[in-house]
Amino acid sequence: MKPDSSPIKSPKVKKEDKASKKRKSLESEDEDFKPVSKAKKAKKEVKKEKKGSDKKGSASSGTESSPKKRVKKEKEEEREVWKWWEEEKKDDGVKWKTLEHKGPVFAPPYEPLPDNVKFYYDGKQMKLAEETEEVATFYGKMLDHDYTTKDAFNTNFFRDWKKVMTKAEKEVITDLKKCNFKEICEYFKMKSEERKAMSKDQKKEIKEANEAITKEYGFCIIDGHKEKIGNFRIEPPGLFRGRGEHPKQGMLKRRVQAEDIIINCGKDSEIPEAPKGHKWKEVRHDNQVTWLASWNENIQGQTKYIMLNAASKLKGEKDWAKYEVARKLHKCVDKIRANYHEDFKSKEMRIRQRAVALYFIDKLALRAGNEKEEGETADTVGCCSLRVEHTKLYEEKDSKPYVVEFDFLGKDSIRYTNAIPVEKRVFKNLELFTQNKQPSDDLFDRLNTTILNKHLHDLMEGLTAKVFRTYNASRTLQEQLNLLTDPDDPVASKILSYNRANRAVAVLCNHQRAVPKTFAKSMQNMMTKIEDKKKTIQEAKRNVKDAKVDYKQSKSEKNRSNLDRKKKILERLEEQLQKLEVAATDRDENKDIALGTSKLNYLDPRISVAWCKKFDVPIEKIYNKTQREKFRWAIDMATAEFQF
DNA sequence: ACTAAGACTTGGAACAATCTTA
DNA sequence: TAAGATTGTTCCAAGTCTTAGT
Repeated sequence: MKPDSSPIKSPKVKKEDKASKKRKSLESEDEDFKPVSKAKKAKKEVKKEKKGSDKKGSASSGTESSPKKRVKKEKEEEREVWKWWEEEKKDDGVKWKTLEHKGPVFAPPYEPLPDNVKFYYDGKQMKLAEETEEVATFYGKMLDHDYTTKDAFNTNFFRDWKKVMTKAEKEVITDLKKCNFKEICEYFKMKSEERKAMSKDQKKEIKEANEAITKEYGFCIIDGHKEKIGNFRIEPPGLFRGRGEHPKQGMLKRRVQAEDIIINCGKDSEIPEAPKGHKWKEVRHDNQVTWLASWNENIQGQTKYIMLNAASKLKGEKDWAKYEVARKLHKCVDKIRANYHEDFKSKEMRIRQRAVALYFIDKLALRAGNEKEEGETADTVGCCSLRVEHTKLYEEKDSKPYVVEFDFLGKDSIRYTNAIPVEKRVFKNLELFTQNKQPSDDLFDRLNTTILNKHLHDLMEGLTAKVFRTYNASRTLQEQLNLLTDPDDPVASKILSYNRANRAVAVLCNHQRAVPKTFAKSMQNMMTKIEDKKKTIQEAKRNVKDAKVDYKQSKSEKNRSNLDRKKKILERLEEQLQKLEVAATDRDENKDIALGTSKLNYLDPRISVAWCKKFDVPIEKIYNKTQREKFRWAIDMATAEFQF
């Protein structure tokens, strides 16, 4: 489970890889594209700019390009960056003072199929009414997808499709199996090929049009600062794709109109204009919330929101606060652990259940596990909603005592399997909890997330079940980094160590992914490369040997330098081989593990930033551009000494 | 106390852009 | 230079937790 505690030493890497260089140059162009904001903002932020903003770390980016350009770039940044983290923050529920935006972008209207693309029912061609056809295209587009093989999906789709059919259509189309969507499917595939095959100019045109939309609708002005919106496009209509065995999969997600949308903006701001001939459902001015627009989605009846980008103040501040709560937990976690250990022995069943559940949440980073409405969603569980059937108890397994085996579907129907030895008291309690119960009964029948969180709140202000996940994730990263990083390693090896630490967290949080389709092949490629390298090494070794012989025979300067040269070549090759092997290992270890979620949501960025600063690893190696924007607060404030 | 609604975070897959390779 | 691989971005579903309503 845990990564090797001995970091793999890999050779020194002198050259910076091409990829990152190219990326860098692109980024600087991007900076220039950024919108220029008002002048009054500029002076306010300039004064906040610190003197020695960046001492090291940028050393490797060398190049020092042309001084002129650098100056210009820095100026832009000064003007743009809102260092909100240096401002005082209030906790009064007011999220903003002023908020102005242009409203959401709607999905493009339906474009009817050309006449040569036909739909057939029972072998006979059939022209569908526009709305019927639109819904048919939703299905046709998904013909190659696994979804269309599922009964629930097909049943739900057909039911909803019939609802939009004309009376006449309804009478004819009575069996989904007799529907032929082939040409529709082909048509959209062809369209997508066409798009890919477009000329450079055409692509550029489209790109520019998109950028223009983003420029207009992708930003808002909040408290005098221009900030990116996260999702300013309304979700287009389509077929609902639930995860796992979702009972509602295939249902028609209807088109959202202005009449469905509530706009939220400042009282004195300009109200966004609804599309021609339309009116907003409502315009309100609620500064206790962070969303700009919302609507109700028709599948689950949930509210959907348009909110700010992760790099915004509103999101960043919340993120920062989240990690501060987790750090606070660090200070009292010993006490809390002692506390639930005590509770294992409680006379009250509900207390014991609470204690054991908390033990799992703490030890295994399980999610809280709210109840869900049956039949509305896929059958998934978290800690508090575990059922008897999700665990197996073994007095002894693999020569370990008191093993609990978990097997259940968690969030997004991702399977969680784990067999862990637990303390005897926990084990005995679990036996007690399962006594006289059916497999489908709740394991913790006296517990739910509300009860658990209420208790946690008493233990520490702001403490909830999910804080343990954040806490243990960040803690694991910090510990693994401390353990794995060798200051004498070259950057590449340090990064491998970082990835391994990150991986340990992803494993803890059960962040899985489907093995990439190209995995086997790309692994194969790496292996052949390694084999090739080994062969060249053999050759190089022979060369060294020969040179040695020559040198022994005649200790001339020429032979000596030749030997040295051959040795150098061999050394280089061996370094390259190691690097390849390390990369292969890294990839293999990572094939079914997703690092993104933990990096973005669970790991205090200050840990990573501090690590980079301490070990002279450029931050770009760890965070890409978007991530750097999101974590700007951490990059700016964390010093090498920061410890979680 | 209980439920439902609301607000916000977390999650993997799909899609798009870019890079590498044959 | 097109195809294939890799990386970055968008999408939107599915959680958590709080608040409002009864």
